[in-house]
Amino acid sequence: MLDRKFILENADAVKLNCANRHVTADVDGFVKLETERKALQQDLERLQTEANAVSKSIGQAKTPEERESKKEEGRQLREKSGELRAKLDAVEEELDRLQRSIPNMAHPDAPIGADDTSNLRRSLGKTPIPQFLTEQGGFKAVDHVVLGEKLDLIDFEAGARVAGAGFYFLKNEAVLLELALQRYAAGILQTAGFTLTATPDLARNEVLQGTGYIPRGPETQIYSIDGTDLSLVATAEIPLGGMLAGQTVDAETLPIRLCGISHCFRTEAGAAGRASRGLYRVHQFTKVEMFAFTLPEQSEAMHQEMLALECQIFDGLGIPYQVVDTATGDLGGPAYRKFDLEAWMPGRGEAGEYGEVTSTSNCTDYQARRLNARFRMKGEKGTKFLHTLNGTAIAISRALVAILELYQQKDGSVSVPEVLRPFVGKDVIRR
RNA sequence: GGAGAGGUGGCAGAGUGGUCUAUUGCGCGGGUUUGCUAAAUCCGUGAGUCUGUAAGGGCUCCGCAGGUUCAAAUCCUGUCCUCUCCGCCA
Repeated sequence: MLDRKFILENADAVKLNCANRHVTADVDGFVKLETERKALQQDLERLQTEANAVSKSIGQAKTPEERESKKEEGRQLREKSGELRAKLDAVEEELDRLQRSIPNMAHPDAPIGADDTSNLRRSLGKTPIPQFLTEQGGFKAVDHVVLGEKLDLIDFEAGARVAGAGFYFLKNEAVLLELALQRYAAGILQTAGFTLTATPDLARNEVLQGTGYIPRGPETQIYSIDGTDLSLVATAEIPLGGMLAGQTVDAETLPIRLCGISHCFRTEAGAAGRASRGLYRVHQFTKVEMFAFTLPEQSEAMHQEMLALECQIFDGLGIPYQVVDTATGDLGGPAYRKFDLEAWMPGRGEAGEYGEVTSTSNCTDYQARRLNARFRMKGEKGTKFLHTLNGTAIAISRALVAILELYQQKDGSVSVPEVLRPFVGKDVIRR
């Protein structure tokens, strides 16, 4: 959420931001209602002051008669303040709804545009796009679904039998690749000062909402557990953000760098018709995630740090990619700025296409305000909201798509990226 | 899963319906004393929010959410968490 006072004092900027993001939010309605709320609050507090004074005087009353008349006076005051409280609660609820619908402000350098066609793309990867037809012995690249079947690495049919479309079994070296990718990413993050964690795969709905995910809506991406207030996490961002929900930390402990390894579960509601063959869009996958809590002045540098780590990880894997600076209209609500890595996937589309493999967002204090995650400066009064950031280190399923398709060879085998060989235990996957 | 005990400020720990404001200690900040250190001593010291130029003042907060009452840290209900014991289990 944005700060209420900030919205009130910067209504025009907030409205412009909503327009840039192509989000419809009733900023004027919010301003009007917030002004109303303040007046109501002050009326209520005046009544409470009075009622508190009466209550106190009853304890000191000398005669029973005096007590009784004071009690009656107190009763009436409390009744009136109760009515006001009910009115205030209703206003508060509506206000909260409006406040949540207003997205975070966007970074001034984020490209302005309605959708992903305005995204800024930069080719930064160290690995060139392979030319299978002309350079690698001359053959037509196939996609990971074909490779996965031929090499007995992925069983979609069995997955569908067990859990439905969108689920799969990884088999043989694909399992080793999954483990290897986790180990490889965890090693890089540990070196970079991240604390490694394996998170709960379930979280309370309260925590989901705090991080900006909405369980149980018609459009929800979230699986909920019937009869409980728990949901399956869509990303380790959820439990990692929840770690400091409602907490106040000392500024000296910042920034806090966390790496979370979790399974991720997504209903992918409404995505069924889209071209998303094989492992590209699935209901469950494993992900190594970066998360950080920082001081406000640290968050931009941390965002660059996360992007650089993503580049390091994919350069290390020998995967060609481009970096996308996401346009305002394509940003999620909590994001101030977002960079994606899109990897080259030779089997995607007619002759290969880029496909999203990572995403890193700076949420500034937008998420922390909802989570109520704060920091305290030594020697200073009061507390402020932390900044939060998240970034994908490796989403295993998408990384597998890229690796299988990029490392395929003329004889139908797939070579193993060099950095993964120690963990996989072989150089080539063949049958 | 069953039974019991508990959750109070940065920490420890009192407080079982009103009596001045949640007692006190530690820690922290500042003053005094002192050749230095140490010690002693005094003052101050939770968060959120509203109002005010400010000084100040109001309201809310004792795990969380409700309830009873003129009045709740205190009584009642639910819930979450921690600890102890029992059962079950990889």
